[in-house]
Amino acid sequence: MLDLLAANTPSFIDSLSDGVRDQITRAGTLVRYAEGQLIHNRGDVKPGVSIVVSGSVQVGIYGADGSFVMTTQLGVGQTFGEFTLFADLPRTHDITAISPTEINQISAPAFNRLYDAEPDISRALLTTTLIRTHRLLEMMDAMRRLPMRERTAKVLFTLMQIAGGSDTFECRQSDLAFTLGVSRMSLSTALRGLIEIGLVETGYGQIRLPDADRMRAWVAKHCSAS
Amino acid sequence: MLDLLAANTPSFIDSLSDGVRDQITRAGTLVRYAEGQLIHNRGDVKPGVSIVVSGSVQVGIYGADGSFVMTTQLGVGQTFGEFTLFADLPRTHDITAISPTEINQISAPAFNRLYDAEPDISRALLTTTLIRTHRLLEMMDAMRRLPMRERTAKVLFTLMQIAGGSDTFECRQSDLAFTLGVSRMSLSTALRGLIEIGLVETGYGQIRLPDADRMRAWVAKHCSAS
DNA sequence: GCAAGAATGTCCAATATTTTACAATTTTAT
DNA sequence: ATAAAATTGTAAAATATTGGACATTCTTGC
Repeated sequence: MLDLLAANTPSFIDSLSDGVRDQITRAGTLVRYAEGQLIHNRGDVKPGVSIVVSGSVQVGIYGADGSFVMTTQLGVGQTFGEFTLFADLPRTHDITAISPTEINQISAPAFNRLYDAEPDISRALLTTTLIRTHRLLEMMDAMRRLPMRERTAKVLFTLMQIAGGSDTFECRQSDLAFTLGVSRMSLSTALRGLIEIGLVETGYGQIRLPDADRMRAWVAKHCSAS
Repeated sequence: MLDLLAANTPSFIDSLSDGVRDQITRAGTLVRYAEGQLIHNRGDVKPGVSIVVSGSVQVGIYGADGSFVMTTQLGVGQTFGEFTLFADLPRTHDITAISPTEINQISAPAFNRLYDAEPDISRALLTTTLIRTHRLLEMMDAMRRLPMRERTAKVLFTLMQIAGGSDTFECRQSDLAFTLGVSRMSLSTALRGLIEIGLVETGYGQIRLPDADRMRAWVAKHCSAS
């Protein structure tokens, strides 16, 4: 677990050799999305894998009242939609572009063809999926074990890593509060605590972690298990 | 998400053809564990994949004080240890046998050999891993969105599915409370509510879901998203 | 079969979190 | 540039959850 804190989630694309990466790129269709545009609807059944080529996307669920509950954000090189292929499930989340974003959409047949031909793909996919699972387990652990401020720090840090690098996180505090499973006021209090010790900066609709290294060290120290 | 409620997690072993299953069986060593015996220690680095052949195991973390925090239970055909292989991580959980249990321990080299030869293995592994990820996301969602009683029902039901079929869940209420992220008293209250409507029965060190179908229906009705 | 240990069930005070309400700030639209 | 809308910040009362204490039930070892 400590090792996980050391690095961002390696992206699916990064784990591939140049040749395979090119094949994957050619196998799909590049689609552009404007800021805020819907990419996939929860419930869609058309199977296929999507890869973020530029920009970033927000994964979550729209409530009946239009409110958006964010689960995570994904950055360049990250994939989504795998389980429409392998687990034969409808899409369970709504996905929207956070900024102008390019997505490589690969159809199920095209992906399967490549998958069978290039064993590296399955390894890369398993690696990213398993690491994601692992991060999820850690987030759950944080949600039950840690006090608010520590929980907030850990989840923020983990989300940043999954998203893949950038130190700025575009979201409303009310969304993040929901992601953490607390009220906006509790989050506000927790953030104030983290701002006081200089780990976090907040702005209108965004949260920044100005010093990733210090954040990592703090999380490792205050949020480790047992 | 609704579809997921319909079936247990298909086990890794079940997803394989007879031939591949035999190969896997022969590739490993069958090891027997007595009830309560430790199978893997958190922090172990020796990579390899383990498959439950008979019995069942408990996955969790031992605290410094000896307390055990359960994350999940795994039944026959389920695997663990995958990410020692694919994500190159140390084991992050302690694993103990709940009952007398047989485990097929497959070393990293042996598993890799098979993995490269039989593409079915990677598909089966991705399927179970992705479904597990998915269940985790749902559990997290339940933990933040639902009131105690509903949350308890949903997580109990999900855990049962992951474990793979049996209607009896061997664990102390204090452990389950921790899994749910609440105190034992809150869990006790929630369980009382579920017992009153006949969805749950409790005993000394065990929890039963006597009517899986009714439970499924109740969870689908009261715990669905948006 | 009995006693010791372990787990469950329930009460009440202490604590943490949420709810409600409103002010301050930032963005967006006109 | 200004008004309207959206987001953030803060404080109070209301609510839910926890922690401790103890009786009760069940299991295990002798």
